Amino acid sequence: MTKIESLSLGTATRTAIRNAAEEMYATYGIDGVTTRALAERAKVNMAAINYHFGNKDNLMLVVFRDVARRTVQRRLDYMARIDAQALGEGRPPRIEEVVEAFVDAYVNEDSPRTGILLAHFVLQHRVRPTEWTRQIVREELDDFAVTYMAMMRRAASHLSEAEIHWRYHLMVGAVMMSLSDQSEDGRMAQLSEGLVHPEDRTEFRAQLIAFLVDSFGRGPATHGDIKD
Amino acid sequence: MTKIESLSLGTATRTAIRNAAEEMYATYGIDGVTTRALAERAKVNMAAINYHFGNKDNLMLVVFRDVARRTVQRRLDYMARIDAQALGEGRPPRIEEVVEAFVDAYVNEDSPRTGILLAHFVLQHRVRPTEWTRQIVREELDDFAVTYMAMMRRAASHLSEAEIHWRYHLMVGAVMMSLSDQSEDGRMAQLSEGLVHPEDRTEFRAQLIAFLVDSFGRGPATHGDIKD
DNA sequence: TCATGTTTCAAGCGTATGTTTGAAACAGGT
DNA sequence: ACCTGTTTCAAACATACGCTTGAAACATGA
Repeated sequence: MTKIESLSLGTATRTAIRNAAEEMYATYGIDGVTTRALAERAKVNMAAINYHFGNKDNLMLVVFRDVARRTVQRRLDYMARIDAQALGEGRPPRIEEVVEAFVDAYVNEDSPRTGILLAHFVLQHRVRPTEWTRQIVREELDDFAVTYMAMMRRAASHLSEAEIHWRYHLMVGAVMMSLSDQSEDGRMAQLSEGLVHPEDRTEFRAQLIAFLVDSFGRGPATHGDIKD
Repeated sequence: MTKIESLSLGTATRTAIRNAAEEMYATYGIDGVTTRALAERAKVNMAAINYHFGNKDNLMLVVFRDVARRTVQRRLDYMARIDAQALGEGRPPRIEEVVEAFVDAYVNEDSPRTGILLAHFVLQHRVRPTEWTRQIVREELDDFAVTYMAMMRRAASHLSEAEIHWRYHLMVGAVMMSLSDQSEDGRMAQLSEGLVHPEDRTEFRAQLIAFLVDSFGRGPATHGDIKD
């Protein structure tokens, strides 16, 4: 392959490895993917993985850093749109809008794998933080969290800054855990005995947003808020 | 050791292993504990672990089944008290009470390790479900979930059964994730730059309950609240 | 004293897994 | 034709880990 390709998109083998890695991480979990199985799935020799990515941890780093970047970028775009509109109407952003900005990156149709992948990453970081997970959190996620909380603060002005912190982190927890139980044979689907369909993305989105909007409270009764 | 001891509490070695296992699971995560390290911490020979528990998975099963049982029992007791009181006053249970019944087992002072342990278990089951995690969920947790949702339904009568399912599962997610970030050097503590103190159990309890109560909504304006 | 169950001890077994190696083939650009 | 970077291939290496083994010591109750 030419130098240009190898610097921009990488060679065909390299992308084959990355794609297979994304698929397998989403399916089997991060720890559930061995070098050998990955090589087989990507129809690539094991040595190629180390040739391109050095080692396993670095492959995870590259894959999940990309997932994190895509997600954050998408959220920031959404937030910019909200901000522009709110500014135009001379009002603060609405809680519902801010919540949607957080959730949209997971539940939209174009990138169905992004949500489950980021959920796996966050859960992995919680269960077993390592250097590469810390690096992604530090370099890709922390800044966004601060920015996001600032906007939520404007939307939920009845909450103190400390409360915003608590609720943001609780929100992240709820969202990440729910993303890891989206399948038809997941826990919620089984317990509800068919009443609930986590795999229905429209319902998922609606229920998730309803929960989160409520969770930030409506503030004092003077608000005359819109809910539901 | 006598037969009685080995059947009831187990021998000293057996309990030493269990205690060390609980400590280490809470500290290093479930996957982060090797047989060798555990034997060293318990000041016990490796062979003793297999002698008493058969294999590693079975040790995890025994330890976490006990954690699950303790937690569920505590919640059921709490719920019984609520129910008696509400019945005496001729009213349905309050959302706040029902939420407290769920949370209390984690944030009280007597068993500071229970919360983090159950959180580790649930996260482990999500990241990497195995036979022993499934067994605990099936035999110790599923029944409780149904019972609990039934009570929550009575408290939050403005929500449909499907909505109760969604919000219960989202609640579990939020609680479990928050429990895994309780330390002073956790993510929330760092991001807030000292504003928030996750290790303060009183604050933790208050913020968690406030979030959860709000998350189940206030329903129609029957609670002396605004319209909607 | 004997029998039974418990525990230590150190060594080793089997296996899964991440990684490396070196030779060879391949492709594209100069 | 030559160079360089890419990829395959099969084998092996190193290591960590769960688990086993067999003998010996220990404890306790019958």
